[in-house]
Amino acid sequence: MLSKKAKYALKALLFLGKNEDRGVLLISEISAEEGIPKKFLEQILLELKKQGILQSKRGKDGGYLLGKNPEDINIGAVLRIIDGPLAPIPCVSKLAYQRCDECIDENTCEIRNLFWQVREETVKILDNTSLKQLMQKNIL
Amino acid sequence: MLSKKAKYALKALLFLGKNEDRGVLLISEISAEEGIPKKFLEQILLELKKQGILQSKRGKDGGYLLGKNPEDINIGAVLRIIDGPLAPIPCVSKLAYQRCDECIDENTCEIRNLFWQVREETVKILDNTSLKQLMQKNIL
DNA sequence: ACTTTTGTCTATCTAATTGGTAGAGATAAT
DNA sequence: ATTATCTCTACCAATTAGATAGACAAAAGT
Repeated sequence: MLSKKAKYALKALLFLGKNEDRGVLLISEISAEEGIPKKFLEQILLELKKQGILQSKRGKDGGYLLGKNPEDINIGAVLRIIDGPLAPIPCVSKLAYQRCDECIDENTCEIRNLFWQVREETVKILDNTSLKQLMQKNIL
Repeated sequence: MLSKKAKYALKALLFLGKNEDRGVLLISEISAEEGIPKKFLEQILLELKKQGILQSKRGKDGGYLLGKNPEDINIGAVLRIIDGPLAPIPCVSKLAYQRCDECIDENTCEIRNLFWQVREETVKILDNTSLKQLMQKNIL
């Protein structure tokens, strides 16, 4: 399940992407325009900044802007920053793999083999979508 | 994310499926064999029974067994019973659709259009897998 | 009838997570 | 200095996850 936090993150990124020409944008503007609680959004943007997705300018006339080109911002990566692993179960995660402690043999675990497929398809979509592509998904 | 409850449900179903010839099985046997807390498993099995996935026999010599043939038990349906909707966000759910209250136009919502795809792929896998097929996923 | 063995039901509990708020601090422009 | 802004840390309430407890109901064997 996509958390509200992640949804807010994507909304903020989309807003920043669409207004890239305007330079830095205020947290309060993004918050107001996208209907995201301001203090909550602050935390989200800060996290994305720390991970290099965004850049910021402090003090008067400060604000946020994208940290790289929209085509270089990967949606899968963003979701991992905010919500953690994309895999539906840790034993099929590539970047955050964790063995199930009860598992005797992973290779014959039916549940693992099923969710492996799910993970593959999910990751295929999300890791192959850039912010730029996401922005274009509003065109029908 | 797959909950432990759902994982337990699938393990129990797999166990029941593999031992179908033995008639009813005790909750305590399933619990012990699969390492699932017994009282927690009781709740899970009861829920699956109420939804017609399992059958039970009360009293002495009682126990649980599959409610239909393994090929007729759908994994997507089981997961919906235990964990709720498969969709990563309510506005792309077919069976548990819920509009986002802030959404102006769903058709042009980039986030929705992205997760629509994710939902499609997930559902395609899970709704097209029967318990029988799942049981066979241990063969490499 | 009684006893034993089972599933059934409802209530409760704890810890973690989610979604959000508060407020002091740092920094930059004027 | 003052003001506008991001930064950081702490906190909090509600919900959910993951269980546990115990009384109750039914069926079998005696």
